[in-house]
Amino acid sequence: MVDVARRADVSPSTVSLFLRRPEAVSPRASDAVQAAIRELNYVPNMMAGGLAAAGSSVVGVIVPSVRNAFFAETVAALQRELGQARLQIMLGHTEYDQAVETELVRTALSWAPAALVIAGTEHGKTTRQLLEAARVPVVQVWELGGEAPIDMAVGFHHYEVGAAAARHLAARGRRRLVFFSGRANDDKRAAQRAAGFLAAGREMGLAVQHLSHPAPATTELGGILFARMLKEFEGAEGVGIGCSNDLLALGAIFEAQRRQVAIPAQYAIIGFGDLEFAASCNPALSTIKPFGDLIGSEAARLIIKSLADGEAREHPSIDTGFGLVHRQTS
Amino acid sequence: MVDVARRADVSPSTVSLFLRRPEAVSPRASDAVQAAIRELNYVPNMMAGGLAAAGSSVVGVIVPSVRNAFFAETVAALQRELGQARLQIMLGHTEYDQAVETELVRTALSWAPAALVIAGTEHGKTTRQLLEAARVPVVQVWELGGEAPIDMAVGFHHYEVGAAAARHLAARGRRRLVFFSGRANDDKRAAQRAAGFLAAGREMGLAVQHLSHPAPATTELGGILFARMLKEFEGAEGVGIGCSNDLLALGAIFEAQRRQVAIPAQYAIIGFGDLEFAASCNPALSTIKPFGDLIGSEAARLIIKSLADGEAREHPSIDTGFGLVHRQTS
DNA sequence: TTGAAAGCGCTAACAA
DNA sequence: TTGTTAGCGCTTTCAA
Repeated sequence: MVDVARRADVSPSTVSLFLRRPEAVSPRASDAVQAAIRELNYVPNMMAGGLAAAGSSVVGVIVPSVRNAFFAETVAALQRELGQARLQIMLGHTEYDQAVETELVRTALSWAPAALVIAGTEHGKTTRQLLEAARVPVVQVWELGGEAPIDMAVGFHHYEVGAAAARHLAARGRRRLVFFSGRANDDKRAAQRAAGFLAAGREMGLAVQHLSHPAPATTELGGILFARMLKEFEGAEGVGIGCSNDLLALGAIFEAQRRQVAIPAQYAIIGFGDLEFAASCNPALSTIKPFGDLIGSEAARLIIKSLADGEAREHPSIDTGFGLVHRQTS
Repeated sequence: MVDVARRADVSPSTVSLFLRRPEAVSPRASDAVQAAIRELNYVPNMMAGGLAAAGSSVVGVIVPSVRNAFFAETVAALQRELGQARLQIMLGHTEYDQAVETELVRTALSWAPAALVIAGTEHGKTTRQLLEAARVPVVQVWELGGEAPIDMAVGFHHYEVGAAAARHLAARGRRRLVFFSGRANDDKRAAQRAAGFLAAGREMGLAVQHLSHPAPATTELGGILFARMLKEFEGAEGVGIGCSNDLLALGAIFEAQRRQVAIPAQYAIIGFGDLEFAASCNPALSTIKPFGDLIGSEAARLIIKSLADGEAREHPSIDTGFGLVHRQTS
């Protein structure tokens, strides 16, 4: 910056001012600085800037996994929207491990982030303490309900998603319900969906059952669970299957094809996610659509607003809801 | 850090030393510092650290999109391996836009990163200049060949992937070949695969054709391209279809089912990616498997080694190759 | 509208 | 093994 200042024949503080509020600098100085920056190919040092300004332009984003299409979509939206405000994303994956999560929060905090985005509302005790003590906007995403939000939240009720799936299947005439889920041990949001599904089914006086597995919820697992169900339900009629996500549903569809089981005649299926293939499936997959992109953009909006409002800011929780997409499998 | 030092009754530099090389500090001081850190819930300030040390512990990672399962896998592996060396990932998506890419490189550079990982070998002129001028390890991933690597590279030859697909289909008795691809305008690696496929097909004296579309390569597009092909190829026999990725292939399979076209009897299909569903499909999808996870872990290994070796480091290019997975669709 | 000066929280010689 | 000291490259008063 000193080099730029010298070349532009102004003081370093004028260069600094130009970088942050160009409109406060005279056109003459502005042109000179701009030219010098270009000629020297100057790249500001964010470390120095962040240190001096006591706060950086990074937003820490902590999700279970980017390999999960849900979070990938939110991360993409966050980057797109935060980028407009010149905020940069620092990403961490917990791989559904609470100890890793705590470590990631600590790391993120050590970058004096402008804000923090973290998936879920249930965290380890230390994580919660760290987040509560952090003097920056914290947005918990992808889940509402459960523990009270630390600061702000953007998401929806997974329990309600499960209940809506069960009610849909009942409305389609299914009297016997099963729920498929993977990652039985660590995906708390999936557990919420299962709980909602089972409770709603029972409330309607239907026979309900839960088939789960510790492995991640993949297409392969969907096939395995479907096969397991066929064995247990031999000859059953009017069965409705709720899947914790669309991959499981896809696997179930394929397994049904292989075994010449009619979908939806014999078994109706509803998934969760509305992943891209859901509409192109054969038969097209009925599913519940979360708005992952909206979650990301709303979170970004809250962050940008909080940063602008400062101390006086509010602490909203936004319910982005979900949509039931009725297609052919139900 | 001064507070911690005071509480532990040592000097700030002892605290600093403890943080970076705990083994160099006496057990007495070590215990005192550790206790003070815990009691004060001290979180080091990376900005200050990075500024003083003239370099940070961030690795900038720039990919076209995390919504793309290929890159998500590599990003996950990078984070896993770099995390071991206490390096943190700073992520950016270009969305296949060269101007965005340049901006992201500039931003990454302004964080004085320990290293940079960027997808592809073909970049805009400015991007290339910035990367060449950067005095940090740069790893170009997911592509080999084309322009000479800037520093290090880990990937494979997409042209060869296409050629292998064409040869496989020919070996399965197909005399007429078609290649499906999406993002016709901006995905250069997809273009390479198409070129390899077409060239190999021609070399073998087969009829070859390219069906492409500017939209992203999705399941939906796969169905659309398959339908388009059926029209053009009415009554054709012994056709082999290469797909630029498994999503297109999945869409083609579904469309074939809907139209009662036999796969592989009438049309053989081979995809690219070996995405999770490929093995569970019906019929199971033949595909070419890149090693996205390996690319990530090798890139991480190169970075860690470069950082350790300093000036004397080497500049390897690693070919992670690909595997042909023969299943039922061919 | 511009510039001088102090200092953000740490690291890295170097000396003790 | 520990402490002293001089910055790292910026931002931010404050005064001119």
